[in-house]
Amino acid sequence: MAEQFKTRQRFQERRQRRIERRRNEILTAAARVFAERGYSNTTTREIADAADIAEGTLYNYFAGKRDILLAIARETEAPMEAAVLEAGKLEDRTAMIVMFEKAFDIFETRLPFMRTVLTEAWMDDGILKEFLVVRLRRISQALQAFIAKRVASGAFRPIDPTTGARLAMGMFAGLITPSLRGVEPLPSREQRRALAETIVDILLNGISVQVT
Amino acid sequence: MAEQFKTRQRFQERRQRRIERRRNEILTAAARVFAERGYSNTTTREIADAADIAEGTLYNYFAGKRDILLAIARETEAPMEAAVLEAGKLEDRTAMIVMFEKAFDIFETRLPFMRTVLTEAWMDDGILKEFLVVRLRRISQALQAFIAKRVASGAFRPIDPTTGARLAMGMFAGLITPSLRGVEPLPSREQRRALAETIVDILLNGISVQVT
Amino acid sequence: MAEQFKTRQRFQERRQRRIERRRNEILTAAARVFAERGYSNTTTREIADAADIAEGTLYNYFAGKRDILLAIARETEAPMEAAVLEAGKLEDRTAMIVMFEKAFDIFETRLPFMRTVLTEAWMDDGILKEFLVVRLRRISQALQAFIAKRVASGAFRPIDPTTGARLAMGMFAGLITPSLRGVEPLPSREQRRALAETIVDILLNGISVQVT
Amino acid sequence: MAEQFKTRQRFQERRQRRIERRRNEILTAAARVFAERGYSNTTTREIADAADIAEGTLYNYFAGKRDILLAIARETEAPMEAAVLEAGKLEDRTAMIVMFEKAFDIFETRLPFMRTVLTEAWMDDGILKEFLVVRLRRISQALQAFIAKRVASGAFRPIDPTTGARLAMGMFAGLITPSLRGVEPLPSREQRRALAETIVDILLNGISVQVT
DNA sequence: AATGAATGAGATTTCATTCAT
DNA sequence: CATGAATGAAATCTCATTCAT
Repeated sequence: MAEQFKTRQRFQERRQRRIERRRNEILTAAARVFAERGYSNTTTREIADAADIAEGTLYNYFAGKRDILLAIARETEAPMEAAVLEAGKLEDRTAMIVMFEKAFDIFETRLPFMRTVLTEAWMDDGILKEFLVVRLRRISQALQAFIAKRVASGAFRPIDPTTGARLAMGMFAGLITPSLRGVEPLPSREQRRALAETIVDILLNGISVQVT
Repeated sequence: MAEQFKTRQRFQERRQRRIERRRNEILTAAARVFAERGYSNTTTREIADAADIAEGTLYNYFAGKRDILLAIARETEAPMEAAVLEAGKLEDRTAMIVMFEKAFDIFETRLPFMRTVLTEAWMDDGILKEFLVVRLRRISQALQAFIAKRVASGAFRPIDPTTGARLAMGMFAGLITPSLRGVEPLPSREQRRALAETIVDILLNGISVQVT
Repeated sequence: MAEQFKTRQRFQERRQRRIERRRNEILTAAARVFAERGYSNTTTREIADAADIAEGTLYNYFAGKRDILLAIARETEAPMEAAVLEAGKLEDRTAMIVMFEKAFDIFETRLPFMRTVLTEAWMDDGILKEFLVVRLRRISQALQAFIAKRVASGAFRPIDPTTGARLAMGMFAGLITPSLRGVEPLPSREQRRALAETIVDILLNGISVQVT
Repeated sequence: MAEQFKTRQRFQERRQRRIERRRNEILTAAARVFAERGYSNTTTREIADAADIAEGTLYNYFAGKRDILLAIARETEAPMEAAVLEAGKLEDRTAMIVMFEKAFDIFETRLPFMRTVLTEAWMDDGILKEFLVVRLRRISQALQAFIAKRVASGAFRPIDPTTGARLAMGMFAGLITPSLRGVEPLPSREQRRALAETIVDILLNGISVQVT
């Protein structure tokens, strides 16, 4: 009896894992086509083809097309949380570099997911608010706090912290966009490190040679 | 005879103007809904309603839905050319500020048009290439030349000009995006001037207080 | 007063003639495009363009698109009546030849009109019944009477008159169809005469050399 | 394993047959409505209703409305080839009769298909050239060769072979048209045989009693 | 679970007709 | 009378979703 139960349990677990695996296959395939053609322009047929399953099978794993989009968005939550956490304790210049590096890393591992979410957030208020605003705001606040503190201590010139945070995030956007849009390959790990350093370096010291 | 001809001519001109006016009304209405809901998610019915005309009437002015999108994109060409021209002769810091200010101004006058084009360029390679790439490249090249020249003369630290240009354009993106996305009102003329100055100031000198 | 009346009358007549002329211009243009593309596939815009007038003007002369088709059909009534009359008194071989020649002539003068009517009669029961059946039946009956009489007198072999009439009309169709379909120019006057003679000759005597 | 494979294979085959059957059902229904109202005047809604399926289902089997027309036209190719083959070896009078009989038979089995193709060929150059001209020309050439040979041998009077072929085909047209147009039922098998004989008899010997 | 044919609501587009100028 | 822009009904086609197998 106990044996039988264990067997059944193991069977259930394996089933769960199989379901989970299949779900992820679908999400990966869907993210790829969404990233290429956009959510609205992608048909469930295309998703099914990309995932190499029948259209009807999609509905065994997701409630509908939009649910797939939301699942993709949800997949970006965990990695983005990493950068947010990093941003939470922005103690020094190094921490800032690490945060940007983490941010670059997210795109390395989840490019189609990120592209899909960022693209849709551009038009879909639901996606924007639920999956982006919260995290971006937390990053922004961390940056603002970092700036405000140093402005107060006299280490930074008296810049508006909000503007400063936006400039920092914009610099990151300026570097990631070509890869995100697919017109350029992603930077390598070393390049990402260097880019993160450049962002922080320029943000703090500017391009000009400082006259001493 | 001459009178009659003149009358007819004036009649034709007025008609031309009326047609032109109506076309622009439709474009403005369409840009508004496209900006809000995206091109794909907008129906011709919605465009017609927004323009307060019948659906069929759209086709008296445009060949189809996509033609409306292209016309909107074309409307952004002239203003963007202004910024490009400004960028062409980036002689000094002031010229750079003026360029960014011009760039801000474009969004002031044509926000829904710009938002529509930028959003669609995000997924539509045709729009991207025909209406954005050329101009962005010219701006980027002007920035790169500006940077490269000063790096050579020793005025700038040895930064990669491409990266530098992207950082500059990213900073602009960081400041305009909230307005573009519609989560924040557009900055006033004075604010735009100040933001342009901030971009250039931070880009050149950074946030840190320079220790002399 | 009388003068004025006369003037007014003349004016009215001229107006009537002008209207009549314009109507015919429209019909000719419409028949041309109908013949080429078919009634259903022709737009009122195309008719108007072909007639070099505005779309709206059509409705000053005709009640609607279908009314133009009916007017075209009506235009074929008079010429077809000629052949019917000829057929009515089929006394001898010569009369038969003359009838077929007249039939060929109709197409010479009114090719697009005939093509339009015959094409539409092929699918439109209204056109078929109102403009074709009556006349074809009268021709058929004349042919049948011609045949029946001679069968009775022993001059013709005992053929079914209905079948005979159909064969005769079919022979005519076989010769006119290539021109009607537009894959071949119309035969000249002399050729038409010769073709009419051939029809009657073969119908009566066949192709074979008669062994005496 | 082998069993399972066989089962799957049989399942696939049955599915293929079901799809084929459904396709044919749709074609038959479409040919019926096309024959009655013409291709242009028939809506996809009417086709779907006639086939007792939803409009959207049409597009699971055909690429579009015109594709249905082309499929109908294609269905007439095989049977028409029969008559063409018969015509290829027109050795004697009997062979000619058989050819016309075969031609009549085609309409017996595929009346709406034939009517649709012939009607559309009347206006659609694509249909005309792709599905009619080739075959009609081959029949015509066989008839011409038949005539030319006998004219040379002195068995036939010196008639123009082209005209002769047209007369023969016209005679056939004269007899089939009433059935094709739907104003008369199709002739029975015996009647078709008799009609074919009549065509050849009259074509060769004419109606007149030959004076010996 | 997997399949994919069936569905029908909805999207884009056409076009005969009207009507203000 | 002539014009042609405006109209909206109707046509073709797409596609997310359902469901029988």
